[in-house]
Amino acid sequence: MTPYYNPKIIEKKWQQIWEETGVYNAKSDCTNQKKYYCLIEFPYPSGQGLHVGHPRSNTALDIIARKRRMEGYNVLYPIGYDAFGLPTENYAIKNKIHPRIVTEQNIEKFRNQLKRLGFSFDYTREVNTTDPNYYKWTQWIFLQLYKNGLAYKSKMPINWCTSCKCGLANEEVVNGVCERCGGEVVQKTKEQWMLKITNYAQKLIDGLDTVDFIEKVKTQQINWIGRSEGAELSFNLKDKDYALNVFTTRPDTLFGVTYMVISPEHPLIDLFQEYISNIDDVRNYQEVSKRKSDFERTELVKEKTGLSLEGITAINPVNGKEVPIWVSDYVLMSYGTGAIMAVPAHDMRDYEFATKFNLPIVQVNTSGIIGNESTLNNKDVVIINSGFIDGLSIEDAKAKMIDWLEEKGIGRKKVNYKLRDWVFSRQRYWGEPIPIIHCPHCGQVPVDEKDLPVVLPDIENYEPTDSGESPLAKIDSWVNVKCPKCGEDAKRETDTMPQWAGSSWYFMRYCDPHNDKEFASQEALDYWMAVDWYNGGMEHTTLHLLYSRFWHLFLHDIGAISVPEPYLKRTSHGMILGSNGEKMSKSRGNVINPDDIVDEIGADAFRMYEMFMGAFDQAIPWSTNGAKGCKKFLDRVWRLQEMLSDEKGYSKALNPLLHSTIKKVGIDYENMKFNTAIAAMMSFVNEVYQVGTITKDELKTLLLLLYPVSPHIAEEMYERLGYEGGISLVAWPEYDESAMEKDEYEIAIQINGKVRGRMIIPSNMSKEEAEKELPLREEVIELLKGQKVIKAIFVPNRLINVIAK
RNA sequence: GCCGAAGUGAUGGAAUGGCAGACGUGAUGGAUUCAAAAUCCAUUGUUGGCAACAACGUGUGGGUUCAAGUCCCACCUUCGGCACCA
Repeated sequence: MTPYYNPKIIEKKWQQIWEETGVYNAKSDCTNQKKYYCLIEFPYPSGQGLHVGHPRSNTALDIIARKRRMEGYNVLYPIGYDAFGLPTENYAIKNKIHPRIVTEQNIEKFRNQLKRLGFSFDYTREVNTTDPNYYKWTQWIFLQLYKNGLAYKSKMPINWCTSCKCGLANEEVVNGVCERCGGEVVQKTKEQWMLKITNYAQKLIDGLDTVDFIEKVKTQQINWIGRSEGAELSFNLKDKDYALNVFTTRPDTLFGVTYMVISPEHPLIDLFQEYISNIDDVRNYQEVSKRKSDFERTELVKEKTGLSLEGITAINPVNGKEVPIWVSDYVLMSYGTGAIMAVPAHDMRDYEFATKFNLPIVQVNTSGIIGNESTLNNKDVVIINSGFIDGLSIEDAKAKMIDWLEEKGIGRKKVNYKLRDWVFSRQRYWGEPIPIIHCPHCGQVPVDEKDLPVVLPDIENYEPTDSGESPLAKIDSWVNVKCPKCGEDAKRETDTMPQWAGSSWYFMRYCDPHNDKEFASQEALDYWMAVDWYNGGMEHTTLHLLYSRFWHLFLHDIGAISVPEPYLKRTSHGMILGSNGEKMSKSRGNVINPDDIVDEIGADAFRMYEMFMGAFDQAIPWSTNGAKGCKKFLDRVWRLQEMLSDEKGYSKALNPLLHSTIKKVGIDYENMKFNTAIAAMMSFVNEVYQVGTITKDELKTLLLLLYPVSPHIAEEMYERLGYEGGISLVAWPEYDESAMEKDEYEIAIQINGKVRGRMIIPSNMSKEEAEKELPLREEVIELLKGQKVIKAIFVPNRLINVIAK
């Protein structure tokens, strides 16, 4: 027998067997069997092929899926392709190939790469978001959102390249210029479809209490939604009939307002332009800020900019004082009301702004000018310089002020969310057409559900138009239709949906992927939903994960699905970095191609290395030597076949370690501590080499433990041991706690907390006994060197700490 | 600026408050071989010592504890994310 195995042969063999027998296909007619639904984020089939990051997530849940099958579950572990999107469209434009062809080629490549890695996906349930049979239902869900008032059109700024004359995604804007031509990018407003995710802000927060997501995902979603309680109130302009609304979380500081700030886009400027004496400067400032994205405004944190509106002031409703109004781009139109009341004494940003522009600062509580945040909870802090709320605590002052505002009709209590509505339009070709028809008589008319899908027409040229319309706008034969309501001439909506649309519900389609009557049958949804375990990247926490929860909650509300939350458990994997510790990227030249690694060491060793390289949730640099180490280990496992003894069952020498290995591997898999699970198997194999022999039953158990990580070699060796039927449905091994126990064990002797020696003690010793007797032992007395024992602390299985003087 | 994560040997990393460095990589020595590769066995935190052993050691400085990589306070550095969120 060769000292190593040939993965090329056995991996191909087992992949074929799995495909032919269909052992990994979820059973659809099996409602009396308990189910388990494992989900990974379906890949975007890019031209570069699979990245080493994909197998990290895929292998992790493959381990869970395989273990669950052994535990008797009917497992659904599906795969699909999220194939609409910008890179494919841009590639198509550049190379003059239809994006559909590019997508087909890329999917083909991805599927082959995934199959080579031996994932136990159910390939019969593959979905592809660009398939009209799939996006028919994406459009259908959009229509339901529309009919329930959650889709609407609104003027929104888009990135506009002044040289290409087209709209750009944020990603295509680099340092304020167009990525492709280097032309200047400005903000231009355009009518866009929006989805009212803000209606679900509270539900999206509340739902998190009912699911098992890792803590940092919950925290990030909650921070993103950004609920804050406060008050909305209005300041009247002096001598004008206009109320300037602001939101504040600190109504208790109203007496400390010394100026106000509005965003450069605020409508007040246009409304009162003839009263503003420095209007030219203001217009100028508006122009400059138009060139900045929100992100740039946030980057320019060091220097605050702005100017005052000369000729217009507001009146503070609590004390009738006149306050100046300033314009600055640190206030965003898209959050709150686009205007703030500034309290420089108690807000850091306002303080910086006031200091720079020499604005007055009035302290209104005893925490000091720019006091520590923690003083907010301090009961000693009281309100000062504030008339009728003087002497109150901050909490009490807030409540009293809100009551006062409501009584006077100036303001009211208000919960505000940072979350913004979802911009749902793209002026692009490669996306789902939005199923709306614009009729000159009837206005917006939804496409009749029986006419879905609205199929993307084949066209020659996917370039965006000069006017900023989608390329679809140029196809008259497609655009011009009859109005479904009145039958008159009308036009189709030419915007398409963003890539996020198809990925917001794909996990439901997997339940019943070939259904042409419904997006999935009620029966299939009732059986399979919710997803039991969803793993994906942290980068999707605030967009995809939130969007898909929103769609699911909505579908639940209209009765289309019975469970409210789509995912019961969410975990997240760490990024794989290049071997130099930097992010893998073409430009850095540190990209590892999975195909090369599989060619060299095989899929089993590659999968094992991806799980072994470090903690699953942390970023880890790649090391090809480390990967080879895993192949070396599998070769060591392979050679165990030469060490088989005739003994039945488990041998006395290996029994305790084998039981504790079964326990550790099982627990570690469940907690995604794959690295230590693999280390435990390595330790066991090292021990076998020390002992020199292994029984057939011991080797079989080891193979069952190894199978989820490295299934091909496990199946092959299992077969060679003489077993039939494959491992897939063999029960997960059990362990016996009592088998791990020993009669006596070794503990450390500590003198005053420092390890000074070791001794062997019987395992049945109680804590009291040990603490009384052990310090009298010869070994201990010798170490004490004449010191007097004061007390002793015994930790079973670990140590005795003798305190002495 | 804000939010999040992390700092442990040459290196990737282990460690329910309980013997720091499991397991892997690399390195060194030995066995095997004509030789190499592969394999097997052993050693491998630093310093001192022939040795038993001792001192030091988890980013820095304090603290709590019989006992701290782990808990608390203050700070430094690196990485990731961001919408100055009133």
